[in-house]
Amino acid sequence: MLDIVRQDNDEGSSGADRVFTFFRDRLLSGELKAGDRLLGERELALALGVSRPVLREALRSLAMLGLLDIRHGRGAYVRSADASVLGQALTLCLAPEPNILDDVLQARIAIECQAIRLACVRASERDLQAIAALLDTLVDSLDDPERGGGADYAFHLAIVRASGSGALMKIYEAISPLLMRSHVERRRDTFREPAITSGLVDAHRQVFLAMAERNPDAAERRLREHFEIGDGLRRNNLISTYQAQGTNT
Amino acid sequence: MLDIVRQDNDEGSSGADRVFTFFRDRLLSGELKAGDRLLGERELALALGVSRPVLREALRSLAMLGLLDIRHGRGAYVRSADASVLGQALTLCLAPEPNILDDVLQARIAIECQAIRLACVRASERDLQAIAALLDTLVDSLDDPERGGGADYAFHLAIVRASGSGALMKIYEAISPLLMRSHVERRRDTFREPAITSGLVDAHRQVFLAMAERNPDAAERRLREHFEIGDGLRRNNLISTYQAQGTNT
DNA sequence: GTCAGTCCGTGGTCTGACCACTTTAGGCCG
DNA sequence: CGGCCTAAAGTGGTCAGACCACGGACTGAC
Repeated sequence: MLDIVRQDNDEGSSGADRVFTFFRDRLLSGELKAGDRLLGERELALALGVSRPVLREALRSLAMLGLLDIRHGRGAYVRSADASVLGQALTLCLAPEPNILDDVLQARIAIECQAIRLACVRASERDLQAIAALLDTLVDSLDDPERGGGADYAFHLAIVRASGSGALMKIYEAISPLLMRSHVERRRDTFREPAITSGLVDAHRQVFLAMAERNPDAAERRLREHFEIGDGLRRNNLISTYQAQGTNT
Repeated sequence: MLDIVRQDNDEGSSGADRVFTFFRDRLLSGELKAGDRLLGERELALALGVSRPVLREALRSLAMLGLLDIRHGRGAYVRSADASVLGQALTLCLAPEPNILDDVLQARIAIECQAIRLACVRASERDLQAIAALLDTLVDSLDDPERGGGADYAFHLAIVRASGSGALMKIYEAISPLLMRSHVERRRDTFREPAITSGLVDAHRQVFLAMAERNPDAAERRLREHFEIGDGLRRNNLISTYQAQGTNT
């Protein structure tokens, strides 16, 4: 009867597409906010002039994209946009790509180096204090690969957050899961060597100090150095791994 | 009968989720390649032990994510992962964010600055030649905002491509549509002023030369300068726009 | 007042049918 | 014999109605 969706530019596309676009646009325009509850499927189908299966195809698609939270017996709720979707999409896009890990690391360096520049200018005192606190946590958790890896990530994440750029933040969060695994693993291999761990702490401290001094160039340079060292360690690990394999077999 | 999907970890999730995950994993593992044709919906539903509506919910979701190309009367075909999905996801994630445009620009700077560093090391002679050719195109199309904007974008895109990093490339493509509009518009406002256009060409040329010399630091610095100038122009445009509004109204 | 059972509204699934599009194979006509 | 046209088969697209499963709320008994 109402056929609300018909108003949109909908030629050629199937009903589910129309409904999908309908809701997506409402989400983009802010007409639907996180936490809102949708009407029941039967009512919605009636209101939008489609059958329930078609409506469900659209709703399910939105749920797969993380835009909707559909709960059995409760209803469908609008969910705040989540970086996990981005991460999934990225994973799918990068799946056919070779040596993804190194590649994603490059993206991480890109984001962080720009973020720290912005952070030098825009970070509030509170941001800096938070980062300093995470630096302490980093020192405290040197002997635990699990906690140490988490603290390391939290430190870098705080820098990106301090940049005040939502876009950088979202992209960083999206690529993080892809890095996490290797991150913790590498730490597991190196946390027993005092030379490395002390260097690690020092590198982080240097980065923080440059940021506290609001010096973008220095901050980026030190961050890059930190990454280079990490990259060097990774190579060494690879080499020693192969050497171990060579001697064992 | 066959219930192929049941084998997966499927507790708690609904049927459509199971089927969705089933196909997503086959896509990630490469078991399903781009161009492959899926079985008919009726056969698939039977094979996977679900009803057709449920199967369709999953298939439609995959299609919405750009992983499947479903054509009426033909069948469902696996589609190669596309950056457009990423772009859509990014748009959705960033929708609630304030001043998205400036934010996304920061992401662009981040990607490009890292990409050009990599490109300085990894770009092939062919890559450099391609970029040089685009530089020529840039010069040729100075008087046409539309073509000029396109050439500008092509130039920067070629740099990212020359980085050899698929991840950087995908992310760059994902954020590009968000930038395109403002890009062309800005050009429309400035292409009549020789001082600006000549500066524009010169900036691009400087960037290219530093890259050709394989000098990452210089290349990044010049690229950053290029962005800063663009940012300054954007501000001036905003100011003059407000001034014009003030006098006209 | 608290707890249990029941009822209602919700999403989840199924069946079977019909429509619309595409392709193809067969027959008809030149 | 060859080309065109038509009809049939296969495919996705849609629909209607029914039933199940889950969650919360109401109500009754204790």
